[in-house]
Formats: sequence, C-alpha cells, structure tokens
Amino acid sequence: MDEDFFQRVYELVRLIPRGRVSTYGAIASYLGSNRSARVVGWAMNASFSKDEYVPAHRIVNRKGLLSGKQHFGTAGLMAQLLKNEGVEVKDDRVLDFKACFWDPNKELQANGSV
DNA sequence: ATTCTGACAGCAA
DNA sequence: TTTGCTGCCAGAA
Repeated sequence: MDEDFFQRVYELVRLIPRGRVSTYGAIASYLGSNRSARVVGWAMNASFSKDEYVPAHRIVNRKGLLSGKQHFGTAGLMAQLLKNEGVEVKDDRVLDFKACFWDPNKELQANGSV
C-alpha cells in the first residue's frame, strides 16, 4: 500500500457499519501507530477536503466524547448524524459507548464471529 | 531546516 | 466519574 496514511484512515472509517462508532486509538492501532491517534483526528479534518465521503461523525475519542463535533461546521450536527443512525447521544457523549464501539482490530479480524 | 499546532491516549490525583 | 500533564505522529508556516 503506497497510499498515504490519511487514505488508510478514510478507508477504514468508511468500513464502520451504520449505528456504530470507533475511536482514534483503535484506528491508529489498526494502522500500526497506536500512539498516533492524534494524526487520525488530523486525517479526519482533512477528510472534508476529500471528494469521497468519510463518516467522520462515527469517530469519537475513547471517552465516547464527540470531540470533533465542533469541526462539522455546526455543533450538534455530529450528534444528530449519530442519532440518525441509531446511536444514542447525550451531552456530546455516546450512550452505551462500549456497546456501539466498533473495533477494527476485532471486527475485521473476527469477521462475524460473535 | 526548525517550531507549533492538533477532532488523542494513558496515567495519576 | 472527571481533570491535568506528558508523549506520539504528521502537516503547515
């Protein structure tokens, strides 16, 4: 894969199923840089300049906080999108975060294994 | 080239 | 449970 680090992030984020959320650390870890979670967030910011849509609203920090809601242009839009997908959001936080948490290291590896 | 910033994560209090 | 400090990586000026 000669693609950029960002591109890998976008592809992975796009793999996140509807009604699920993921974290920067999980993505960074999947990409091999479990310490570069900040770069993942940075990639998300750049994702707005991409032609392809990236469900950045499905990406929250490990506390389940909608850290990037402010970057959606309209604060509350991110939460609205999540709610629209069935993810309960309250006070900029994801309810049952662990239940909605989608870990690429697990989901992609288990591949349907309950 | 150097310096700063940034949608984070982990640990300690 | 939250808050504060530190460390990491990549991009911009």
